[in-house]
Amino acid sequence: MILIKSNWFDLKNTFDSGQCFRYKKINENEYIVITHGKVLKLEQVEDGVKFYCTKKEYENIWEDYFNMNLDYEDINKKIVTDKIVKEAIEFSKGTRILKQEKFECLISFIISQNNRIPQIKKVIENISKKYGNEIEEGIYSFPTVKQLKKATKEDLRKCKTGFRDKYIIDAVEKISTGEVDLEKIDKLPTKDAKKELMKIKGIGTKVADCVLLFAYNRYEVFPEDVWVKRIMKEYYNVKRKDIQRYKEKIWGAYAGIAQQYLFYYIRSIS
DNA sequence: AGCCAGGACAAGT
DNA sequence: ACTTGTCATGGC
Repeated sequence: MILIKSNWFDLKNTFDSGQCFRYKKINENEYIVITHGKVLKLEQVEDGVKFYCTKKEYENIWEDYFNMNLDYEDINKKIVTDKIVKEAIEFSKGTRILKQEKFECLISFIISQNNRIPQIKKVIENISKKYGNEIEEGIYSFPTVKQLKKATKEDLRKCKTGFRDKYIIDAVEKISTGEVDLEKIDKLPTKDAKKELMKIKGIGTKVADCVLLFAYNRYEVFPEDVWVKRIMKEYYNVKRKDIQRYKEKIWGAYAGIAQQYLFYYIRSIS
């Protein structure tokens, strides 16, 4: 076990802010998160978070996964432009944007379209059970591209993907042939990276932005889902077509982080 | 029973 | 480029 001290690291807010789907609260102040083929146990304490793993594993995997090098005090200062974000930041205290595995994140957000968060979690769980490896008893890793290549439309439907089955098939197909290269995308400018992701059926602007933010950590993107559109319209009086221009002007390089706080906040007060 | 969810897409201006 | 209409599943 190692203790990581931080004044901006809240497990509940980080996980419940809707960026990640494979975590579970197991006790008061205790969570597990399943990713990178591992089950990590975490505990919230006063001055930080306890990681139940070796120091080496923390440095190899989790330090990057939680982006522990990011200075949120500095970022928050830069994006507090008004009373609404200020309240959102206070509500979202300790929320960190994760750096998720690319393939898992991409499939997860394909599933997210026209879907609800609890349902998204269930579908991802079903897919992992069916195609992933059993890491611990009853806990399965998210499948690799190769593993998910075995999936048929019928089986995916049984996992409750609904009409998104064909999108998952197309994603797996394009990624396994190399037509879409998730690693190369990392090196592209954000605009081009987005274009590449959108080659996959079922990935439009919103899903692409989520993947760019949560797996590629392009903090400047600003995913617009129904909730974000709502808060922009009702609290900022900014119309849909003006959102992208507005967010760039106001929040610039960290618009995605502002978006995450706002998303989490508006849902809580609605 | 009808509404809606971290939308995508085509078709129309 | 921007807007509107259509599609679509499952859960409550």
